[in-house]
Amino acid sequence: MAGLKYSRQREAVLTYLRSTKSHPTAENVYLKIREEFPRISLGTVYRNLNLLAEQGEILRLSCGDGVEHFDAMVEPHNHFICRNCGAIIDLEMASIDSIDQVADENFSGKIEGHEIYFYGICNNCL
Amino acid sequence: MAGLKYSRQREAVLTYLRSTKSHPTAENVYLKIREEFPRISLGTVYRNLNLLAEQGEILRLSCGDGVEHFDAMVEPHNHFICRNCGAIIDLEMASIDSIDQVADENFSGKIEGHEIYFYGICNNCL
DNA sequence: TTGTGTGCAAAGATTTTGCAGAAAT
DNA sequence: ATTTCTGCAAAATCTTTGCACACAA
Repeated sequence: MAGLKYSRQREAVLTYLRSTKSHPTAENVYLKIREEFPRISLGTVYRNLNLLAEQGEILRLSCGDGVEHFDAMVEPHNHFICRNCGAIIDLEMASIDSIDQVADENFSGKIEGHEIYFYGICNNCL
Repeated sequence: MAGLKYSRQREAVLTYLRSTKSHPTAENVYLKIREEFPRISLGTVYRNLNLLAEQGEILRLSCGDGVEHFDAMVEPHNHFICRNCGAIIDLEMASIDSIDQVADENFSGKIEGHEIYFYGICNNCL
């Protein structure tokens, strides 16, 4: 029941996710890592993505296209999803953490954070 | 290529969704509707949920538990998701549509709307 | 009558898991 | 030596779809 052990595959997954802003799916990660580790399995990719998410090294995004996306940018930020092409784009915007307080006003539970998805048409599709 | 035809099954799905605040999954809907229509199939439930969502009669929620949830409350509102029990709860809070403008400031695409998920621990689990 | 909807079953897509061997500590 | 990790394949989930018949307009 000790901790994690190093693995090259896990490092490769994290390195790839940190190198891109494209919010890849498990399949995307698999195809990319396979360039360096041709024998890696999709199961290993899933296991490592889940481990990294548990460790807080990456975020899991559920944006409504039926597939999970992953993001190594763990600092608070928001996402835009293009209704036309499905692209997920990081938004650079003023922090609006105060909405947690606003939400708390008429709520009896404990609000710890939030996730915002903006929808519309991206620059490419316009 | 005409329009939709009436179906009792579809009406039952919509009626049920409008009667609850529990944000059911397709499986939940299926089990409920089966009380009245014992021979309804899960495929029919999915088809009707998809039709109703296309018509804008219901919303589809992807909250990160790997299953789609559905909500007949189509007026703009936000959701809270309990990290402990997974409950999805409607939040009654001041509208913050202005965040669309804030997001637009440094973004080149067109922002048409947003979806916010608050996370934390619900009253029941506290 | 003509098209749409349904039940059923099979298929598709995504993610998880059991196992034996490989790698890390 | 011991525990964790991996590849592989099978299984588990969730959702969609083809088809023949039923129902609505």
